[in-house]
Amino acid sequence: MTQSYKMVTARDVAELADVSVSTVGRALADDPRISAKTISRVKEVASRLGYVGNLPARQMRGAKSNLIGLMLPDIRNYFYATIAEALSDCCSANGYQLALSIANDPETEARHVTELISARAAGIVIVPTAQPKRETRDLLNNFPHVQLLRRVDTYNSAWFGINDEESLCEGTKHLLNLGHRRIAYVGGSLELSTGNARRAGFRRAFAESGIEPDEAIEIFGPPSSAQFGANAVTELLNRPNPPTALITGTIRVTQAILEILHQMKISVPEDLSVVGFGDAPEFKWWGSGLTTLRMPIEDLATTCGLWFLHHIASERPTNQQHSSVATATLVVRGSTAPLSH
Amino acid sequence: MTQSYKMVTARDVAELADVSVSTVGRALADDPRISAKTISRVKEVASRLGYVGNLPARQMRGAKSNLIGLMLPDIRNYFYATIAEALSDCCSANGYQLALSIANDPETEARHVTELISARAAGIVIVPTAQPKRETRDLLNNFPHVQLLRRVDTYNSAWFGINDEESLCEGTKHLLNLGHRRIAYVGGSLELSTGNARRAGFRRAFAESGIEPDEAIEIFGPPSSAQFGANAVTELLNRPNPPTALITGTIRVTQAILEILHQMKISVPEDLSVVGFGDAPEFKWWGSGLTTLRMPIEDLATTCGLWFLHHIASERPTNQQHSSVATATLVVRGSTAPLSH
DNA sequence: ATGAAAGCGCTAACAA
DNA sequence: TTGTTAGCGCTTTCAT
Repeated sequence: MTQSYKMVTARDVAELADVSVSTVGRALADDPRISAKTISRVKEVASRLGYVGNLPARQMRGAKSNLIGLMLPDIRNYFYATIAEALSDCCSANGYQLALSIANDPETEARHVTELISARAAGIVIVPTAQPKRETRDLLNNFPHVQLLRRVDTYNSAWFGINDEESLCEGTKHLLNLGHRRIAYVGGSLELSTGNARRAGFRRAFAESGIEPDEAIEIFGPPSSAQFGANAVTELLNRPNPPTALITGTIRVTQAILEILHQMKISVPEDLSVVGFGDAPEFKWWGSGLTTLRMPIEDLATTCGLWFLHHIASERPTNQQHSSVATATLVVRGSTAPLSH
Repeated sequence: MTQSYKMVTARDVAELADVSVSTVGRALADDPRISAKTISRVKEVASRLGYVGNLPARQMRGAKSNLIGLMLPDIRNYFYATIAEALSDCCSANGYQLALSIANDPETEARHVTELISARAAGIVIVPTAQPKRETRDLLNNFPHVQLLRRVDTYNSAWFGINDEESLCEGTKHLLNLGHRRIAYVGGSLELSTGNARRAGFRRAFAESGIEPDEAIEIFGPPSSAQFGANAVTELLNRPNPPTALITGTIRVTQAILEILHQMKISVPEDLSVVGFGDAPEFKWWGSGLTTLRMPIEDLATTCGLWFLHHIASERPTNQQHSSVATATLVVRGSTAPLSH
């Protein structure tokens, strides 16, 4: 059985209601010039036929799209899932629709950006990849968009993020204050604005505490790879002189680390103090609770969404210098303890 | 500064390249009738101007949309995040683009379905709400779509899900075999196909084991509410005669329960054996490990996506009786133990 | 090898 | 109060 899904057009409605196409359009828009009974007749026919207006056609007539592109590196990451939900709610409340693109590399990113622009989306909310293609930059710079979390400074757009440097600095100081010196930082690639800032925070903590970072260890890797985190920790703990404390720089690494430490049966905080980046709900009950840097990620996404949608709706340009920074909170739980000599 | 984002049209390219609009179209499509040098000149101008074809206009000429709607009740749920990612990959690999809609109630669902149809999406993958509106049903039944996980039988579409009844039955039998009799089942609403089937499985386990379910306890609630799960458990454990074992019927309830049991400092499995529905990564290291019903959710989503995209691309109707059922596996960890008298 | 013109479904300006 | 017409940006005849 080959049923084809033929869409009902305004013309179909017009013929059945015995009026012109424009009357159909006006009736469905409740145009006051159309008589009440014509309106009701047209509406009746339309609903009987299951007529749904053709948005592409409307867009050609200048109607604005209701599509907001959201480009994320990873949706299983709790961070990004939270963002997706917050933005979805935001869009939904304002009559927009979220188009989700998952892109982890610059090529996929470029393809998706092109597609969204081709679809004439209303705008794009993007967590950029580390080294976007020039093509992507040129396209985005001429299209309404806003950057979330990561920031690429060749984009002329607004940015909503967290105070990465300050956060890592605070987390590291917590460990320093507990007496730790051989502290390992396992974070995301330095090619990312976030990776860079977080590393800077790690270093600043030593500097501001007046402590030589000669025992500090820094390891970087792809931010969305669980494997990288696992490998890094294994390697660290197998060193002749393993670190006494560990702080992570991405959520994915945090999750990987929790799993591997559990597998390796490492005693936390006895053998190793751990500060985790981000705050997925399960961190509360990992071992005796994971000390974390909690980010107000939902607020951030909502703020970003509201700002962006408002600017789009009022046709304000989004290529401003606007930037908004949320601050992380250190949540101390059982995974960090004073260094025992 | 009010910069507007004016889109470049084929006409702009045509004028600058000093050819007609149709030549531009043909050149960009590598039409063999156009001379090599014209092609390269047009392409050069197009890329210099940042021309991106207008999809809405193309759609009016019969081009098929590349938009696949995905309707989920909740994206922070690991289950659904996994589905979103799997489908996104699937779409991406086949030139489609995912439009994510989060709808938890029939009204929002109806709105989003209408919007997707209005945008003339290529098709819709839906996890339906419990009681969809008649309007939604009429629209969907005349539009390419497929149901995932939950099944509404007034939709004439294919369905990809898991063997809910069998899964719960297996999990419950595990508890029965360990000697438990006062077993509580906390699951999703009976209005959902899944909630119904899972409850049936719970009951069947008693029947097939020849055990009277006179001590069995059943509690139902909204599947996406963490609060419901927490309340249910609190109430259960405060009873004069609390259950000795607990099995959950939704992921969200499982997560809520893990948190509340941890908070209440309940000894698992000494005071309570627990079987969790679903298998988020963190379940491995909850206490001494959570015994779970593991679902091959990623496979399921991928299978569904491939089937659906293939049918859409080949313009085959998707309103078939096709259904595909994946099976859950019981993963025994530390949270279940023999009943101690 | 290229251009002119029609038409996709819709809305809005102009007629009646 | 309603109909007629033009045109949005594109592809595709049909013409040259």
